[in-house]
Amino acid sequence: MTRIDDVARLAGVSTATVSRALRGLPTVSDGTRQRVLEAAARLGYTASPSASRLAGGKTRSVAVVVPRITRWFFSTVVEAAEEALHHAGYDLLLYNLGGRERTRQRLLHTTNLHKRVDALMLVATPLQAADVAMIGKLALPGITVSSGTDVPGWPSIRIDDVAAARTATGHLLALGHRRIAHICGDGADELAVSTHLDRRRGYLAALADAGVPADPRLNVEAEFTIGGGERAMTELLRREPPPTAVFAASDEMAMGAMAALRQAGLRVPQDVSVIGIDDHDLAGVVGLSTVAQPAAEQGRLAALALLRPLRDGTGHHDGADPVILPTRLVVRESTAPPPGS
Amino acid sequence: MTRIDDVARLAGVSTATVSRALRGLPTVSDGTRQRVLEAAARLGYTASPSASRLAGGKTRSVAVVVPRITRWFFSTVVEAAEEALHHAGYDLLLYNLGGRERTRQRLLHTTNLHKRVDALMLVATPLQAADVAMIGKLALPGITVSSGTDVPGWPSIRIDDVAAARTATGHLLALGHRRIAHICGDGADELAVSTHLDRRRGYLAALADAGVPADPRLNVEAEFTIGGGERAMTELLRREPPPTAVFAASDEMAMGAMAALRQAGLRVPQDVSVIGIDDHDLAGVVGLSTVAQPAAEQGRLAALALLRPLRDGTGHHDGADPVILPTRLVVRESTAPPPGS
DNA sequence: CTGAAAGCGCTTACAG
DNA sequence: CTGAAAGCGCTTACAG
Repeated sequence: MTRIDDVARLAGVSTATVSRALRGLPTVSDGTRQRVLEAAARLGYTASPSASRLAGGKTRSVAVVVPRITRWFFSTVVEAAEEALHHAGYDLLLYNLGGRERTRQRLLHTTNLHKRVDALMLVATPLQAADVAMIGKLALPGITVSSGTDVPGWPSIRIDDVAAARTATGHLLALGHRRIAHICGDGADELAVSTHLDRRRGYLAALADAGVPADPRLNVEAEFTIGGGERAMTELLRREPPPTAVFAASDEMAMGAMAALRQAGLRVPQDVSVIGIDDHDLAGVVGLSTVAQPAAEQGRLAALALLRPLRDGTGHHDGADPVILPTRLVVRESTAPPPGS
Repeated sequence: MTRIDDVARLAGVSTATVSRALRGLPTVSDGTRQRVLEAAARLGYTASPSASRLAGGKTRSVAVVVPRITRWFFSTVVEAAEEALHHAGYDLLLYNLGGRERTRQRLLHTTNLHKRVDALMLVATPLQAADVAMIGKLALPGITVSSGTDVPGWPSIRIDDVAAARTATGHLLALGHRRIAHICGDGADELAVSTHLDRRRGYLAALADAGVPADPRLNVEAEFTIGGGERAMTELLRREPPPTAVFAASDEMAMGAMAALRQAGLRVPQDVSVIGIDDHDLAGVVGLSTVAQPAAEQGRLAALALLRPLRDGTGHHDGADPVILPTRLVVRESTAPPPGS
């Protein structure tokens, strides 16, 4: 295990100079830097992260917290963030809450986190007041991605969930639907954050704009999963009269709804139209109409925003307004005018 | 930032004793341990990871390397591994190769990795001879998940890809199909490892067993993605006569094939049967028959196998045989007898 | 531009 | 069972 002393000896300089040269600090002459770089290369030397971290006080690591890495939105955000983080020389510690309430508490309440990472990226992570207070005490820079809990002083990246839901519902209205159901994210689902509230708000606003009265019996809560969408749709088919169209709060829920419809012997879109939000990789495969959101872009921008204060040394953000990325209606084959129109 | 000295002072013992008590070493009297734990709790103290790592020589971190976290299999493996790793108190550093050849080289060739983590989990990571040699020099314990490159001395967890492919193909043969195409993983695709070769081998073996001659024109290579399956199916529809059934090497490819068939105006399974491997979350939604493999179980077992030598201090494995997990045929609605039978 | 020395906050032999 | 002291391998003022 070659250490900094070995490089110093070979280059004929002090360890301090090796340290400076290797990190690209400006206060090293060109000739010296050359010799140090050559010596380091010859010995295959890289500084020990543990030692650098202890001495330097920076971990060059970022914690990324997601509800479930297996869902389309979260894995896409993480993939984009990972690339930006590693490109900048930062390690990415992954925390997958996995629906386990205990994990979240352990994560945020551990006094450990602030000795372990330089910054925190919370993706759709539900926070209670106590959590937010705890995060404040960590005194770490951070960013939140996706609607939901805000942390005072942290920037956030997201879409406009109300507008996206409005677009989806508006599309169904424009096709002539009047009995439009909504499969809403479950507030009891700790992974849902407040996204589901915003999307329901958009749904209700679109109905109101069109002068269509909202039927509360067409509003069903479900988990943000395929199974959740499936169960919700089964439930909705018991309503009298049943809806002619369904707006699901995510593509995964929408696909679950499509599965339930097929099992019930109903055709999409001839009998029932379905639309979601996301533009999941598989939306094209099942012909699902949706409102696309840029997941990778949210992950990339979040990582870059997080890195900025770390690199310029201020260590904190300038408290900018939330960045709102655009969404876009994608019409495929799951939406059509209502039967008999 | 409370340090170990603060705890020592409050508890009235030396820092060495605090260190021992907090880590649960046996050589501490019950009374002393009590006082130390209380002092630490009162001060909200946790040891600084950087300092522990430097002094102790262990990082309590594991690197998990996947080709693409956005794919079903990999995100499922990572989710299960994350839970096991964090449960044991280990950090998980995520490396997503993302199809970038440079990343893989940087990852493995960096002399950094062995100062950064205690162990390595390679999930379907393609390795060339030079990579394997480099890993040998890292002298880290590790494990490989999913078929593909083996590392000498490392255990591996996987399914029997040949058998799984045989099962899938056998199902189509039993239904009466004789013109069975295979959408094969692309060898040029660096993410494919050798999984695709094993699956093709199983396909060919099943045909041979049934006395059905293999038509090389029904064997198309594609990326392990939805788009890859889509393009391959489009290609296959140009064959004369076209296949009556398709075995795709993954569910994502199979779903891509289903999309291409729908776009070509063909019905599944009435015109063409489709089967995959995986049992992707969405396989049920699209009614895809498949050979299920236990992805989460592979991730969980891999993490546990990795932790074992780290905890008992030997730091290396006993070179056990590969663990082969069972697969299972799941028949849904995408497979049926050939047209006109 | 460069070096000597202190210090980062722990863990680990070594004694007792 | 416990402590004093050295040491892990860097970085950072401080001098020059």
